[in-house]
Amino acid sequence: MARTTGSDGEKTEAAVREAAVSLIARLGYEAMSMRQLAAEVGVQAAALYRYFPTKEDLLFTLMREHMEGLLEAWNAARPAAVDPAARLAAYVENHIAFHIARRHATHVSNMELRSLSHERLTQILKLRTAYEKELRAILRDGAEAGVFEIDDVGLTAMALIQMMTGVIVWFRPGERLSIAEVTTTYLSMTMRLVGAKIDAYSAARPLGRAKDAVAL
Amino acid sequence: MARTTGSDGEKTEAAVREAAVSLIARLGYEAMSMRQLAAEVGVQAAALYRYFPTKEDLLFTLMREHMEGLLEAWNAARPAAVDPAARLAAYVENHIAFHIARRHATHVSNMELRSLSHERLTQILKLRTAYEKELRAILRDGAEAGVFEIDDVGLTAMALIQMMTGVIVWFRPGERLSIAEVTTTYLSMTMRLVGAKIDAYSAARPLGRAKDAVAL
DNA sequence: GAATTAATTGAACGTTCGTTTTATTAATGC
DNA sequence: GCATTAATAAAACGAACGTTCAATTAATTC
Repeated sequence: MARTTGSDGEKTEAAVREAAVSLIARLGYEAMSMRQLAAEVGVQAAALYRYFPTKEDLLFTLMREHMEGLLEAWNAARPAAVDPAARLAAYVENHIAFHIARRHATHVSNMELRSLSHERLTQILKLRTAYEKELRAILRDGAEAGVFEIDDVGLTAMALIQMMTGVIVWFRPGERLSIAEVTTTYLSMTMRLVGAKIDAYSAARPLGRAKDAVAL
Repeated sequence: MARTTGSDGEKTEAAVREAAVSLIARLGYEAMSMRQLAAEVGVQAAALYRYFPTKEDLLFTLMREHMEGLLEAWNAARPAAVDPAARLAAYVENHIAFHIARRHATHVSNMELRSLSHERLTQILKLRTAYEKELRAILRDGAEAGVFEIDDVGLTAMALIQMMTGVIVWFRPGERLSIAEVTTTYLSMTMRLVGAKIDAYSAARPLGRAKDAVAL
């Protein structure tokens, strides 16, 4: 046999991407074979090479589009406000929503960096750095405005990102907590962590400890 | 050739473990070949099978000993105090010191879980859960005593562990920040995150205890 | 110093890997 | 409806994989 009835390049490519994200997230990039991926899509391995010249090209494409999607999502969600607390809240909400919605792709982008060539690794890290820079700017503005209490902006940014991204490790939709509950809790933890003095975003609940915590 | 002059089983096994941790952390378990590992140690691939029956046995041994070491370190560092803030401070200090001292092994234990068989995965997760349970107990006690302000104990524990373990991703000894500085900052972030009302433990205080516990 | 044990080599096994090549069939354009 | 292009199958490539086995030599025991 050769070309099959109803075959369509666009559909096949989309199916390859989807199956690849899922398989790499579950098995790891090295452990996933091209034959395994092809079987998941329902084609022969050779057919994959019509869409991606090498296995690494496939990985790189998935990672790059994921990182670009993250930056686009933030650009779309970024508030017009100048208030650092409002900007930080938007950052946290966008980050958690995006990463929960794309758990598998996040896993791939975070865990398989070592399988990229040096040049491509650099490209991905560039995108990641640009995204992290946004958070550092918010933290710096808040610290300078005196609404945040931060020891070290760079270190705090890394701590926050690790904390937020970690959600995908344990969060499973439909279990004990809803996405909204998780986001609310992470928001209040974030605001306390940065020592936000105006705790407007958890004011709905009886918190207001920020002033006490600022004692140092 | 066969047995080489000066060869010693114990030394070889130790060299294999050390090289394996380093190589797996750098390349990933699947990407590291037994021949590559053997070359790093300075023997032929067949010699490895004198010490570890399979590649997976090697991985499992490294992971189990790492997790057991973490629990032992905490048992040694665990303070007699009942004050939740003091216990939390000790937990944070021990966690950071241990993970920075064993960056490579932590990477292996966190990233290569999917390469274990189901049964062995369960064993490792059991150890991990036991370790996390210690943190949850501290947070619960603090919340019940009214010295911490915590929305959700389980979620806060996961957030803290992700945040602290994330140190190994970006921390490099000898760069901008010392281990002591990083630990101090993480301590104060932790205390703020849990809404600690008595913030005495982010003040400058000796960190010697946790470090000693990790001494190899 | 002979016998035994410990440590390792070198070669080989069968399998699987990513990838390429060629042939074949479906869809499309005119 | 014929020529062209798109999409795939089938088979094969050499290389690398984890692992095994027999042979060989160093160290130890008595």
